[in-house]
Amino acid sequence: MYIEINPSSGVPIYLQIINQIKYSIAAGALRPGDKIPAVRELAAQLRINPNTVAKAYRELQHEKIIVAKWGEGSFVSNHGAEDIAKKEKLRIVSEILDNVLVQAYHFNMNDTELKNLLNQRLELLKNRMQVKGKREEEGHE
Amino acid sequence: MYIEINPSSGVPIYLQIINQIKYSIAAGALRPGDKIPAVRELAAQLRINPNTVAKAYRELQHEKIIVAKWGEGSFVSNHGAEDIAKKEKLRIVSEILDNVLVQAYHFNMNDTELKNLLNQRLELLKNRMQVKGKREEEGHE
Amino acid sequence: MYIEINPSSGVPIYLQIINQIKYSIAAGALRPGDKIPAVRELAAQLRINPNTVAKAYRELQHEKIIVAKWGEGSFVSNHGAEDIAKKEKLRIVSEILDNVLVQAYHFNMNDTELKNLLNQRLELLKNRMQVKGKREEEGHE
Amino acid sequence: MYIEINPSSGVPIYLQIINQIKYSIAAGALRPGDKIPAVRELAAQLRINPNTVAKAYRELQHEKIIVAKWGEGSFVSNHGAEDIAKKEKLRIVSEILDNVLVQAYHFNMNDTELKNLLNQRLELLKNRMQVKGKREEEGHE
DNA sequence: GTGGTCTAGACCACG
DNA sequence: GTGGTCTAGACCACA
Repeated sequence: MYIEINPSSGVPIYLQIINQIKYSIAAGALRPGDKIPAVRELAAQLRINPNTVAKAYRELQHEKIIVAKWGEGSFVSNHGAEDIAKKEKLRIVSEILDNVLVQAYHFNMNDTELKNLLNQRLELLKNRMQVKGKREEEGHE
Repeated sequence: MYIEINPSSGVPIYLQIINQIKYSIAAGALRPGDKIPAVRELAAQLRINPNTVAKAYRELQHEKIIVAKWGEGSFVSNHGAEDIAKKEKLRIVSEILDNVLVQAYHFNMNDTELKNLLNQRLELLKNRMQVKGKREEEGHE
Repeated sequence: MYIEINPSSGVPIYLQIINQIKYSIAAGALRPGDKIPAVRELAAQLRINPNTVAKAYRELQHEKIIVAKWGEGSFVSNHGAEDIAKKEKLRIVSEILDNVLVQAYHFNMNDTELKNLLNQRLELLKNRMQVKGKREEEGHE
Repeated sequence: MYIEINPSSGVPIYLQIINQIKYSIAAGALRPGDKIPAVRELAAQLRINPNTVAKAYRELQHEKIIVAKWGEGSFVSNHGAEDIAKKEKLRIVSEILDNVLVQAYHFNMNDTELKNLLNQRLELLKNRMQVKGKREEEGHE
């Protein structure tokens, strides 16, 4: 699992970890059942405080994105966030989407540019999924 | 100008103010040259401390979205954030957009649903602009 | 006398007036004995509050750069700031000069660039003096 | 880091802090990566309110001169204000430079005196850099 | 321990 | 009446 931390970006480190793990899952680099690194291991790798990694994992457990098995480690869950009401999901996504719109407006980006950018990011995410799939077929990883 | 604060949302109050003012500008409810409420006035209306409003206004000035005139008040600027490099703009919007994608993935929303939602939010924003325009044509407001 | 006000520059309007009158004197556009506009006149011309102009004139009188004659108006003084101790003058100019150096450093400007810029601004100031001199010789103004 | 505040100079305290930190960086007393005092620490040292120091630091962050790391402290940035357009830089420096010229004129200082003073202040700034460098070579500090 | 947010309230400078 | 500065002190979030 590849994670990169920018300690001076303003975004809390624990949040960067959460976001990147979520992104890895969405891109297929991490799949349901996969084991994620132990807290101390990831902390050592990123040279950050284990408490920070622990906090990130705790949040991910709350969101039921990972599950911790006593004595074994943490694994990517296979149910995800299914228990949230559809309405609530729409509300959450709409909120972030509105942020995008407002930001884009203040940057003088028009609808077409924005939609193109969305498609581009979608492609990027999917390409990563494909690459991952291929590499596994070929026995890499 | 209508602003609503949710003190228990986790989002800092001053940021909520910033976001809602930006949204109002994007939706056309606030136009270049328009006066925005005085610091103390908005503070009283929202029942929060004037310093908090002042902080929000200061940030908006830094982003060149509003300008403050001594002893007169604060006004919506007419140049906006034009001086940010195009590349930087794309980076910022892409980042938020990726957050949307990831969130949508974890909610099991597919591409079509996501794109529909984007269109829907765009429409909503534009309707508000139209309504505002119409009301002014008809002499309301 | 030509004065231009930028109400949204952050610099107080009364200070802008002071600075521009001082600059006009340094450039020779205003000379000792010259009459400067009445408070109300300048206020009307710049479309600002007469109090603001009055405050600027008051400050200039304090610095003995202009003198007010009852019932006649205000005039450019012919002694200037001679009564300030040489040491104090050096201190004041050094302070502003240090600000320039620091600002230039943070902008990655080297000594040569800075000195060239100084020469350039000096030339500009002197050209204005020459132009002014010529125009008067030729009977303009 | 040595900072001195003059509470009765008319210059806002937070601005004095900003200017002195900028000067320290220009003089090499503070280098990229160096840690600057914690907000509360500097506030205690200067016997002023922590909020005032925090405000100064926030401004310096906006100018990208320092970066704050959560729970760690604030550090001198290593990129600085590189993203401002060259033209804008010239405008800003020219403006302060014009102030110097005008002030010097009103003090009856001629060009040579002014240029000598500029050289003198430049030397002073550079000496401080050298001293700093030497002290480090010799193992002091 | 760090930086960030917020409140309550005073005082100043500007127009 | 406007925005800006400052204080005193509380509480939170992060590492």
